[in-house]
Amino acid sequence: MMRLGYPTQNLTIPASTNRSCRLAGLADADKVRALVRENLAGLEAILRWNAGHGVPLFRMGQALIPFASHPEFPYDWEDEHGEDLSRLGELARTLGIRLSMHPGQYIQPASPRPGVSERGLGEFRYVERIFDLIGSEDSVIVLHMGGAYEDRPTTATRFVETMRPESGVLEYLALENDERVWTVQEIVATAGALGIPAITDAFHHGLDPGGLKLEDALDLTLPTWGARPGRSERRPKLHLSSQDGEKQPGAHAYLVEEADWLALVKALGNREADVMIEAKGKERALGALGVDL
DNA sequence: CGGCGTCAAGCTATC
DNA sequence: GATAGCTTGACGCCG
Repeated sequence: MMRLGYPTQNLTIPASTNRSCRLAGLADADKVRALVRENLAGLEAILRWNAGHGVPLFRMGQALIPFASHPEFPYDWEDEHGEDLSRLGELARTLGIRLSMHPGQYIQPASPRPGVSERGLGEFRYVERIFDLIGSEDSVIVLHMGGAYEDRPTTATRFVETMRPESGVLEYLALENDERVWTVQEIVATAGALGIPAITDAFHHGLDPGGLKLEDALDLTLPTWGARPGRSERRPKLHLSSQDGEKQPGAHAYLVEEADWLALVKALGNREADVMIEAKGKERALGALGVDL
């Protein structure tokens, strides 16, 4: 059985968890506080909307607390917003909604440049603190492995060595294949070395399958969500989206093509999965897939 | 006041 | 050897 969700904002309400500002805007701490409160209010509105419409997954915007890991962030955000985050986590659990976050393409923990790698770790610790405050064991930090630096084995090893000491982050972290650098097979190997799960992005996989059919890719990634010492089994996560025909390969369409949806349904069979629908149309794409909103 | 270019960060692909 | 594009909203500047 599949459960579906969508990222960052709801176009129907409307509400967003991803309102941001420019770096220069951090100087006005009151404005930043107000911005974060808007994002948290957006999260609450979306949690309630989701519960009312049978949508059990949501990905929060990475700018939930904009520039949280930047040295110029103007106040102690955990002190200021921690209680709200804990309350929203409790609400999400009460409503049965699973939350995730997805650090962007500038986060490069395997970079050979120490500053780049260290800034990436700072961003992970921000997300880890968010999820610790939210307090749900099934929260997920979704991450691409980043650049390959013209030496794939060395880079994969460096990725593992950089992340292995980050035990708090690894509690939530899952690796996802991308559309041109790291295939499903490669992220499963690296995730395995770290003892963390792997996510098949069906759309990316179609662009860089590395010789695997979608069903083979699911056979590799779904079992990585099994139980491990001290932790219960988690529902596997997947990503699904379609190509925007007007744009570059890899650009997400407004809705999901029926053929892409049916291909995933077929490859998944009767297995369980939580599927994040990455469409520009956000929750509207779920409606188009037949979810009764 | 509406529209458009720029803004923290890093990589890959393409010319 | 340079640069667009990945994602998205905010804001400054221009008319």
